[in-house]
Parts: sequence; C-alpha cells; structure tokens
Amino acid sequence: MTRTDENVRYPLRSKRPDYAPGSGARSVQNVLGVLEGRWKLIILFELFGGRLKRFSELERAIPAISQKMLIQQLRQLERDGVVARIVHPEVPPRVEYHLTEWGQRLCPALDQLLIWAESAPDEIRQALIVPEG
Amino acid sequence: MTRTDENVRYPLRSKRPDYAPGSGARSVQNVLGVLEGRWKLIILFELFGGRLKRFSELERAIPAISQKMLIQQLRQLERDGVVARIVHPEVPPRVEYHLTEWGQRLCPALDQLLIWAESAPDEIRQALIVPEG
DNA sequence: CAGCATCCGCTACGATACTG
DNA sequence: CAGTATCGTAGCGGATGCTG
Repeated sequence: MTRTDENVRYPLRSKRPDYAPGSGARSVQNVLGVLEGRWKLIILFELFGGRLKRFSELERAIPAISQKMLIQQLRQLERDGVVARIVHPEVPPRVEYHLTEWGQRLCPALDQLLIWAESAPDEIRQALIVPEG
Repeated sequence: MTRTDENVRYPLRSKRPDYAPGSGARSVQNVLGVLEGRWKLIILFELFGGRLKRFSELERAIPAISQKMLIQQLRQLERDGVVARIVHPEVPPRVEYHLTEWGQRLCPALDQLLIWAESAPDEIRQALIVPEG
C-alpha cells in the first residue's frame, strides 16, 4: 500500500470547501474535482482524438509524463467513471483506454475551454510564456 | 518575499509538460493553467453571479477559504488578466473585484462544465460524496 | 507490455498572528 | 476592511528499479 499517493479522492483538490453544503453547488464542485490533476485534461484531450488508445500510445503522445503519473491519473479517471479500461487477455498484455459515455459528454465543455484559451489576448499569451525548456 | 508561495506561475501545475513543443498545444496548455488552483473556479463562479464583489463578500460566499488563499488566487487571476480590481480611496478601504472582458468570455465554457457536472450519473455522484464534514 | 513499489524533493495549501 | 508575514504539513509528482 502506498503511503499517501494514489487512491485518495480529492474533489477540487484534497479537502473540499464546505461550500453551500447540501446544495447542488457542493456536489458540482465535487464532480468538477474529477478533472483536477496535472495531466487529466491532457489525457482527455488525447482520448478525444483517437477513440481507443493503448497505454504505450498515451506514453508516446505525452512524452513528459512519467509512467507513475500516467497510471495514477488514468486509474483515477477510471474510478471516477470518465474513462474505461479494456484488458485483452493476451501475451504480451494489451490494455486499451477510452472515454465512457459520460466522459464523451465532456467534449462540448472542453471545446469551449479551448475556444476561450485561444481567444486569449496577445499580451496575455506573451506573459504566459515560460522561459527555459 | 515568501519562500515558495505566491507569485509563481504554474501552467497546468508547476512544471509544464514539453507537450507538442512550439505548437499551439503548448500555449493552450499554458493558458488553461490560468484556471489551475484549488479555488479559481469557485471564485470565478462567484464573480459570474454578481458583477462586482468586495473582498469580504467573497470571503462570506466561500466560507471554507482562508484569507491567504483568497488573496493569492485573486492576485493570480488578476495578474493573468481574468479578473480586475478596483480600489476605492476610502477609509475604511473598499476593494471590488470583477471579471475582465476576457474573463467574461469564460462563461460559455463554465456553463458547459456545469451542464456536464450536473449530468453525472447518480452512481458517480454517490461515489463522490465524501463523508465527514 | 503494462504495471507496482519505494524513496524523496518541492510546493500548494492551511492556520495563525499582525498591520495600515 | 483588506490585506501581509511566517511557519508547518500533506501529498503531488519525479526517478529508478522490479515483476508477471
């Protein structure tokens, strides 16, 4: 068992705000927490493109991610019902990931987010450039 | 100067992935990083509702946030051109926050996110309930 | 190939106390 | 009222090595 990592659920990051407790807002915040995590969005963007993707395909598609993080984020997304995993009973093993039905419904939202991001004023895009590779 | 906190810019969480370097993807990732942070979305939702809001109004609206975090997140949002700050030269001081024009353009995206969040299957909403207050 | 296990640095976040 | 300063901590995320 890992010490801290891994299977913790943290809606909108670790301890949730007791924000409008009991109301709809609270649960919406919880649900949005599903998207938290450094690589979740990137992974989702990747899966939107190509229906089914193998673990190694995702690794190649996102060179900067470590194996640990890739698995961890995928597992959390799976646990939260956004992506699903297909294990092919073969040797060597083949595992494929894809979006669940609910996960696919994210598309419009992410599209809008992209549109917004691309509408960023030049000054802001400039300011956001982080030097050093 | 604070040790680590505060004025760090961390697109999509601290060190960005050298994901599709040079392409548009990279800068989109950077821009989306603007929304990162535990309270950013909550604050933005709050500001969508009521045009101008005072610091203390935000505090009251989001009881679980600490002063430090509220300021920090507001400052970052301000720096990134999403919210703006109006300081009224009065005693006692009055400061009001509101969305910039670009910030307002986030509305469709956040709307879609809400729609998605509310479309969560009951099983998932159930699973997301975190016990203990 | 897909994945766990483990050690570890770093930092985002929280709680508390103080100020103009 | 609207902040700043400081300290302590959880746990995210990286690197490396091992397994079926």
